[in-house]
Amino acid sequence: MTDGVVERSRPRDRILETARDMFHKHGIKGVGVDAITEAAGTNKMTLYRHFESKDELIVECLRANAAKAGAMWDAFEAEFPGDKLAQLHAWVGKAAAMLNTDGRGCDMANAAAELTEPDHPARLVIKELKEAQRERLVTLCRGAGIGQAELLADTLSLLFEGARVSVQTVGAEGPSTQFVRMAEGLIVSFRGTAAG
Amino acid sequence: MTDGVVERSRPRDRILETARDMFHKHGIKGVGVDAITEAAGTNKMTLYRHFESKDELIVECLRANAAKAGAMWDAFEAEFPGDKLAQLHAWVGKAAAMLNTDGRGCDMANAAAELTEPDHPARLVIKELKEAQRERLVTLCRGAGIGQAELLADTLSLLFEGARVSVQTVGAEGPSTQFVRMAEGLIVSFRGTAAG
DNA sequence: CTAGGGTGTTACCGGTCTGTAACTTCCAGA
DNA sequence: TCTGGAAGTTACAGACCGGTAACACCCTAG
Repeated sequence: MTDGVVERSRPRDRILETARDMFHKHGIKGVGVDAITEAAGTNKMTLYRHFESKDELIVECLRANAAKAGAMWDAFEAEFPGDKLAQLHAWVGKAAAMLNTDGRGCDMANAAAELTEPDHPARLVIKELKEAQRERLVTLCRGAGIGQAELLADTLSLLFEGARVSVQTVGAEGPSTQFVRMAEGLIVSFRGTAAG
Repeated sequence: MTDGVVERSRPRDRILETARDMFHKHGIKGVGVDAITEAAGTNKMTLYRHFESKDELIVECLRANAAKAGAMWDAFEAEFPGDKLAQLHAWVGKAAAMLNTDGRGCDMANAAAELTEPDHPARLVIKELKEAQRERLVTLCRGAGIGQAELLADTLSLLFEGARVSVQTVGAEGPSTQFVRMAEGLIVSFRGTAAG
């Protein structure tokens, strides 16, 4: 019941969506393929007809997460076309909202914590997405006329990442409650010393 | 070989130390009790004579981590007695050094990512340690004469936490390289607006 | 020397894991 | 209506998981 997502669609999509949800909630090693297929209203054979292994399913889930994250950034551009500063503030707001959805942190970071083999195929996807997100944040900061755009982007990035794990360890009432204040303060501070 | 730690000491200590090391390297769910006891140069029965379950072993490992972290804070006080500002800078340095030891993040955060059951006994230990660390950081900031001590402590805390997961996802050459600059900049900035 | 507790050894239990084989059912398109 | 491919079903392989029982051993304290 809690892990539903059994609407009528192609089995592959249901498996992917269900796996994403269950990996997010229970961790990757905490979910078996049997549980996924059952929750997706299908069976193990069908899963292995569409994904050659659990590892490939994991990678595909992470890619789907990356796509969703990319769509979020596009939404910022669509809402505030050309106004990078407004997009930056929108990102802060969206990030803060994410902190209060559930107690689970970033799927990418969690996956990195679980999949310790240094050559696991998922690690590449994780690194790519994280670097892409940094790039987009840098672009926003630069476009907002901030001098040390890279430094601000990295600082905000670490702050958000830290806030997500803080929610996971001490809960949503911990230091993460101050995230917006910290982020906005940093933006003001960096704009004050702008070189553009 | 890589997971040695089989020196001659009481079996319980060897098990605890070996488990700590292996949990750190391979994750909690990535290591079985058989592998631990073998690496510790003992056997499963001996493990279950000293720990009533794997979960209790996990908790005990986290407690040992907490104790080690506590010792680190005490070392700051011992090295710079009474000088909270110097201790704060020492913490920044120590934190930065930790980022370059290995690619694995904080054991507590990783454990929180893996142990998703909300009432898992380990979650309590994790929360306690994280709150204790925040408390100590706040004390340092307050003792250093910083007005908004809580806010600075929380900011530094999130920054460090974020840096550790960043190392785990994109590697040590990512945004975490700027950690010291960010932290020191924040300290300067907060001291500038000190309220006495 | 002896007694006893900590330790090591072997075998096992029931369960779960990823992954596969062989077969049946269903359904859409020609 | 026929056909081919996608999906479902059942059973299984082989490995590993956490945890336990029964018993042999060794070393030290008395």
